[in-house]
Amino acid sequence: MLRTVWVDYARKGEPDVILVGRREDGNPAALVVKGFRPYFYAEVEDGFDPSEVERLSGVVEVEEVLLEHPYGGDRVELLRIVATYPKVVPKLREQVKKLDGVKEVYEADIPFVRRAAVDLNLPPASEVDVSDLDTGSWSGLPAYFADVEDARELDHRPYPIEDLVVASFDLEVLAEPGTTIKGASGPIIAISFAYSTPDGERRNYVITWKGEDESFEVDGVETEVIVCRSEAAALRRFFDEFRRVDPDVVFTYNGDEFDLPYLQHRAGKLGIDVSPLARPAGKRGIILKHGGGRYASDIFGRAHVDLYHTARKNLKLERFTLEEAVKDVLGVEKEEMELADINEAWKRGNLDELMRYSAEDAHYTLELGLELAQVELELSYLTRLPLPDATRFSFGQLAEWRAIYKARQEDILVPNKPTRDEYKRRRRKAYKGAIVFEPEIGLHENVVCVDFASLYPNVMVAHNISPDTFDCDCCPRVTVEEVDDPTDATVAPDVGHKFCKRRKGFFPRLVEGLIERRRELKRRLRKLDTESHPHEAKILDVRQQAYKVLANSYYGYMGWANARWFCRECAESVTAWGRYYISEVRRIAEEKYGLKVVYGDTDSLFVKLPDADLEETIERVKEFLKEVNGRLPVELELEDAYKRILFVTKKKYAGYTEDGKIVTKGLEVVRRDWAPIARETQRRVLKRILADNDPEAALKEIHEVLERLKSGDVDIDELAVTSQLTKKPSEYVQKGPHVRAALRLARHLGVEPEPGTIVRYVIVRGPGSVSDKAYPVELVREEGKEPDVDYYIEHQILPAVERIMRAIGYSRGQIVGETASQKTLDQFFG
DNA sequence: GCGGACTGCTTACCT
DNA sequence: ACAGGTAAGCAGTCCGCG
Repeated sequence: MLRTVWVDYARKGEPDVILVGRREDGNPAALVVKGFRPYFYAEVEDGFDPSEVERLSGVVEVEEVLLEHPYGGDRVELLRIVATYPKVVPKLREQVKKLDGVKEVYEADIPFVRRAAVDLNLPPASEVDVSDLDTGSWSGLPAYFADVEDARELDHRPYPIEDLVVASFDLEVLAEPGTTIKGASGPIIAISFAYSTPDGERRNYVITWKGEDESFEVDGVETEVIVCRSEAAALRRFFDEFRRVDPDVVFTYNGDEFDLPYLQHRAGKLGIDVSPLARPAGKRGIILKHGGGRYASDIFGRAHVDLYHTARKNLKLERFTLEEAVKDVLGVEKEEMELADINEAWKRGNLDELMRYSAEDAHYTLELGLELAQVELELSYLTRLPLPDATRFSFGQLAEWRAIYKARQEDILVPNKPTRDEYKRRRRKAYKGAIVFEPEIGLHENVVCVDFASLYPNVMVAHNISPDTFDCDCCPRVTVEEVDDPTDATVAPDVGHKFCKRRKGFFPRLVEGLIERRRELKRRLRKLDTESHPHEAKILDVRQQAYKVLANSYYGYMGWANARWFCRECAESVTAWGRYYISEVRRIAEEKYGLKVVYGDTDSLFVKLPDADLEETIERVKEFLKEVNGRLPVELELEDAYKRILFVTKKKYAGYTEDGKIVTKGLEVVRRDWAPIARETQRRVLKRILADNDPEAALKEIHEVLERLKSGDVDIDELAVTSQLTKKPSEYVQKGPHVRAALRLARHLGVEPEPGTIVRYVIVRGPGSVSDKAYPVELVREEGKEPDVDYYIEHQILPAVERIMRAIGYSRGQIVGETASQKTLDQFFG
């Protein structure tokens, strides 16, 4: 068995495909696939002479092939053009395109390594059975050799992350004025490094060049501080330790944009070779790539997994710092150290704190990786994308790569990406989405929520919605009016698009495959004794989630203007059937079961039975579910039962469930662009109303906060509003408070605010508009500003609580009234 | 000249 | 940077008003 983590190809000689990983016996090894060459397709006019292509330099072979058209219809005849080396493809593609009689070129933009993984059916991160292969060595690594046919026959499966040697590292840098990543003028003062092996070895190191050797524990793990004589010596020592540990997976937090490029540039400045990082040594240690404003950094022979991407995609956080991610995933409140404090600690020789902080960075990055990486491995396996790529890709791209892999398996031509103009054209036309029912505003008791399980994927499968089944030629034209039951039709209600009834489409096959595999994993999970096998259970659970995420991506994918398989009519039909089903079950609930629908959004309904308790309501709902689930191809499930629930507007509600938890959706409580003090007050008010059923206590909460605010007894953090820049400040038509605050901070730091920057700002006392008064938290004290208490009362606390109190029938006067009189009295006697 | 009504821009949420 | 639907704040303008 070889557990692979990395894939590349030989740049010298033949383009052998190389997979690097670790054998079961614990030793690193490579799998070398010989004889695979890059290729692409050309669509040509009748009578085109293939020898015109054959004589171009870099062409190995041209053959005629028949492939399924991605948008349906007859198979298409294409020329499959095989090239000598990956690097000749871009030029060759342009030459072929220009030939007379060539209509279009396909699949020429698929990078060779990804093409190989898809074509050879070799998941780049998987456990491969290499037992039947010839052995030898490659660049000093033990190696297994396969030709293209052998490779396609190899057995492979996903593996648990713990079966690899995993490590993490983090740099602390002295941020001297003018330090940039490229300039790398600030020295690296500490490198923390953590690792764990399949044998259970687990250690942390901090390598630095000031202070004394010491050791301590971080979170129960032995941590050694190694002091070297110089920065250069520290770097070399780090490389030594790294090579000794020889990790398969290297976790970082922001390593793509910071740690790896900085290490590369700084090592360059010091004249130190980073190639010892690579496996085998001597290859490129750090590979920096940048495209479209984004950076990616790889380490040859290992999988660099930057957990920042994983956090961004899988967690819902206010700020995506390591500390926030660690708190969310591991429940640990890790201390944060600011840049200035790091500088000061280093300069003053206050190293103890600094070393601990540094050690914790690597330690918790590793712990985070062990928690989060399994899902990335599964997605890499499902898409055949190299693991580091899979972590960086959006769900839309992952869905696309699963489709590319499946298309190759089924001899379907992969459509090209849209041109810029095509992209713009696609975006111009919007389409209708889901229905949101008008809520019955106010407090309700004994409400049950039911929802469709994976509505959109199931609609796609049930109605055969796919780019290749849309408007087929083989089925008769039917109009919406002729359809009496859309449940059993392939003509979408409302929009009237028609889908093939005879042949199952590519996307339904794709989605159904994912749904079925997921069902199988869930079945295995249910059978497993979770108590005695908690670890296996977790892996199965993570895997089933990966299938769900991918299956759920295809609806959005078809409506994505950048998608290769873009199909607006498909996306539009999915939502049309969705609207049909939710409206249909609403009608049945009301007409046949006397259930009153108090709210509903897309695939859910909140229902209540007048004058019934929760138990009776649940019983009635179950009868109702039984009927609809016998009649419809999509399954409606009981989601939750609420003792009390308050609807404020569409998309904003809070409920108190049967089992005592408070669920809050859309309200200020859950929005980061509201001040924590307003959110917290609203949370308390909701608890009083929902859990305690005591609106008067809610009023008291409000008055207490207002008093506290007026007395000035508030922390600046309680007032900080969090907001993200979505573009460069200059591109804003309207510069709102967050933009002005970001500009103020940027000017102070002497930098340019980048899109994606998250600012935290406070509204301070002074003249002008709200924006004029928005200051970043960092500068409030420095510039001697006072928070604008009136603003926080009128525009934060009161709107947040008023929405709740009004929904249960209180007027503004009743909410503030008492405080006002209280205040007058205070003034009289104060 | 002022303030409320209205519009457009913007963000972050829901499913 | 997978979709559309939605609320809501703020900036800026319009409009009525002796």
